[in-house]
Amino acid sequence: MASVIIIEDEQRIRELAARALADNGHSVTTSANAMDGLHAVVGSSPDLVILDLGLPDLDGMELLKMIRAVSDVPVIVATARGEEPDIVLSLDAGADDHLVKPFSVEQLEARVRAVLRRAQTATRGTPVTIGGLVVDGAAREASLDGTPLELSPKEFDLLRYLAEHAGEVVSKRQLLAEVWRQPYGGSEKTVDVHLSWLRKKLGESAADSRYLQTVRGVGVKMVEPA
Amino acid sequence: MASVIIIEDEQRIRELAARALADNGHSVTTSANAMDGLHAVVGSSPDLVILDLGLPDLDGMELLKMIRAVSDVPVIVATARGEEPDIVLSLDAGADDHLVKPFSVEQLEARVRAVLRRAQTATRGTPVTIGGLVVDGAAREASLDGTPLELSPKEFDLLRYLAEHAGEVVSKRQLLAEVWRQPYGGSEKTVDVHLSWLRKKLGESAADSRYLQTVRGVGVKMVEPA
DNA sequence: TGTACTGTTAAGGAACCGTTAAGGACTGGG
DNA sequence: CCCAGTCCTTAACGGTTCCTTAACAGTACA
Repeated sequence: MASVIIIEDEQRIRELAARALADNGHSVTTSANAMDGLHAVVGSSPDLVILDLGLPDLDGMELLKMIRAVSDVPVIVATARGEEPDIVLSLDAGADDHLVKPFSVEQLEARVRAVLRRAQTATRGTPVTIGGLVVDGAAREASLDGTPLELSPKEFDLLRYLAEHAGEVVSKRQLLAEVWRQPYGGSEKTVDVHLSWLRKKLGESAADSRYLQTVRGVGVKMVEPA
Repeated sequence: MASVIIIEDEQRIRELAARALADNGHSVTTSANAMDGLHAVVGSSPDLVILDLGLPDLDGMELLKMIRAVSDVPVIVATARGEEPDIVLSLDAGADDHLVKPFSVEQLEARVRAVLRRAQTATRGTPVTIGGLVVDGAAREASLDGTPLELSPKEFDLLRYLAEHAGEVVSKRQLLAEVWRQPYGGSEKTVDVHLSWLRKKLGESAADSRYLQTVRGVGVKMVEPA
């Protein structure tokens, strides 16, 4: 459900954590040192970072500050027992939560869930309403004029992104980056197809549109119907 | 689509990058040393700068700081492999993204697209208002005395550019460069045609103009009607 | 009055978009 | 392990809009 980057030098812990989170449906990337980790964070803008403060090549706290300088991504820091003072410092430096090693897989999963939930509710607080359209990100439900919509995962993500940016023209490349999480590759045609399906389920066509206006040469815009 | 300045001392890389970006429709200028580069940035206010940190005449980081002192232009820094610490420093110093040499043309193009997209969404500020004319770049909507205008893509781009430069005379070549993104080629007649269409939709003619004054021999000027 | 510049209209072709269909990946159940 | 179902992507086609080019008319200015 989320993309996670694990920055951890101990191979055993790294793989254990990666396995556990992958089993939970997350998309996991791992880095064994600070520099690779920073690269990964900057390059792929993940939903969550798990950062070991005891890295060999660079003080983890420094890395945390660097990450904070370029991104608001939630960060969970991990420290070895006995380094509790570092936890406080790291929270000051912008960490969102912490783990003390050795930690159980359950501990890890719980923290991840909690942080992701917080991040989620922070950005998508209440359901978005546009005219007769209600998009509830938390419940992952959408309805039109009171009747629920049956949407595929991508359709829902697409609808939600558009609803959250209502009134604003959104380019197909932007949608590929934000909804498909493919900032570089990917075919814009894919977006067209999903938009077409979405329109059908919203009971409208491109010619006679209530919510989804195409802006030729630029992209698409969600509007409140007249 | 954008004007790019490449500051890079290695001729091979410079030309390769310039070629690639030009093929992508960008307007590219290159500089082989820091001083020329700074000149170019200050002089032509580009949409993007690609800066090699390993320049012969001046530390690239210093140049980056100078650029930042005078401009908010997005900067992508390039470093040789092994200089990763510089990347972090450069991000702190205000770089927007980074490339590690040797980098592929695809990498370059992808980073450029991503940075330009980010820059674009950041600058979409508030709507511009001139008399009864409102031009909203984010929504890509324009209205005259409260009634919305139905504009083609080019017409909108043209109107927005003129509105953002209200009060100053704009040459047709400048419009070809900035709106059509064709600094060299292109026929100025095309601009005439679009201006004519724009005037018609603004409810005015060349003889009796409210917003668009032609300045014979020079270009056109958007003015606030009396 | 002539020349250079500008305004306007029309036409052809290119680019873009909507839609449908087919193929393959993935999922969950049996 | 296989099967059925869902979903995503890619490809293709048809329709529409839009941009450019070209041609001609009009207008300022020497």
